[in-house]
Amino acid sequence: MAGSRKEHLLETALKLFNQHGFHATGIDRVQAESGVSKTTMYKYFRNKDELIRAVLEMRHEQFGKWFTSRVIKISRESYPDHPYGKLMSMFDAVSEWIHSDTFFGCNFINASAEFSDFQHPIHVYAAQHKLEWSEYIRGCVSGVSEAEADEMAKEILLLLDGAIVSAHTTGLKDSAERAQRMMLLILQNSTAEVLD
Amino acid sequence: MAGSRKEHLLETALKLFNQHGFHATGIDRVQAESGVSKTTMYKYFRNKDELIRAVLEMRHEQFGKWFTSRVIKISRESYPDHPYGKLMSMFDAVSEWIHSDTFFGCNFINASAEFSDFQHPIHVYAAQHKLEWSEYIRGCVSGVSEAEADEMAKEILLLLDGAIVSAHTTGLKDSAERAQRMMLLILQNSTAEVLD
DNA sequence: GGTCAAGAGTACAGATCGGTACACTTTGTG
DNA sequence: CACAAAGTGTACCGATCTGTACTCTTGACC
Repeated sequence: MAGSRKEHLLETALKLFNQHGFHATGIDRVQAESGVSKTTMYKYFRNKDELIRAVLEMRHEQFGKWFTSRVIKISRESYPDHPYGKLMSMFDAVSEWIHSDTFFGCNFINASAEFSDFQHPIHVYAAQHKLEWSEYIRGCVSGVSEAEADEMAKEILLLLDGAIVSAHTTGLKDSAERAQRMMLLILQNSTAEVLD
Repeated sequence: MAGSRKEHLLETALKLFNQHGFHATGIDRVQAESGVSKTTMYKYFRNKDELIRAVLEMRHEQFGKWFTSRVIKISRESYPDHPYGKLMSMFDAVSEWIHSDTFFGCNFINASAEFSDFQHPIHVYAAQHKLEWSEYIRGCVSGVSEAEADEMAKEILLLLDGAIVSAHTTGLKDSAERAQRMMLLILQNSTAEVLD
């Protein structure tokens, strides 16, 4: 298969970028550990930045599918009649992620940390990723005005990001549960009706 | 002065690390922009990791002094009779920081993103930094049990970190105000009495 | 079986990396 | 003035970095 080779390369790169960061991971090491020859690598991606970009795009897709499907399943199983079931489930899913052995924080937060310049295309892409998640969250909120839904989505994203960062830097693995409790308190004080 | 040379070196290194990250900033560039000769640099710090560590230690001191003094002043000026004056002021101070032109996110979050390995001394130091801030916040909470105060401090730190990361990755500069509103809602639902 | 694209393997270029060696200069002090 | 500490300037080391060139091999398809 043609795709699987490329995918395997991207998977390997993602793993290495996660473990050692983007700058600290050399092209040679990606080549060596993926088994894909350097010639082929540079046929797929013109340079390292394009590889990083492609890795983030794959991660965006991959994480998106995993997360949204987990949210649906957890929502059905754990919060069948809960008014904020989907929103609650997001924190459960993040908690699962945090407790997994492949947790190295959020790739996009890490990327914007390494490519700190706001103008850098990779930083811009990371911002766009967060924007898309904000819109996804927004889609799980209803019964309030547009402006209110936007605001609530930003609040919940802030809680999720806070939980992820907290878990990554300090190693506190219960931060998703903490953020979940906070969200619940906030929702109970809003007039929102929320889809489950 | 002996100290000022070292300080100037550390300040220059901090600026470069902020703008371009730790790995992407070469020793040569720190040398060139600081004006301090390489020989002297390596007399102060045995290697790059020690330089990074020293930069973070300086930043810890520097930010700590700035932040705590801002909190005291803002608390007095803006929340003279507010029950949660100090806690409120923390978010105002972070907002000021976010709006400044020297905002590149939290150095310690960024450091733990680049030195992703939990065992790495720099990651450990970043975690310790967060722990100390958690204790500072805890010192601004009273009227609740020890366990409850610990939990509240962790919650507030999560909100602050979430605001900082959100502002850095997406460029949303109003995230501190958002986090502040969330904290207020949470405090109003707790039984805490808080020192101002 | 012949053809041709895709990939492997590798050598290498040019730059930069962290770090060292060493000779020279400045500066403070008795 | 003498002397020692501290700092400068620079050349250089070996390693590693991104990226390119070129040959050899494999395998699919006609």
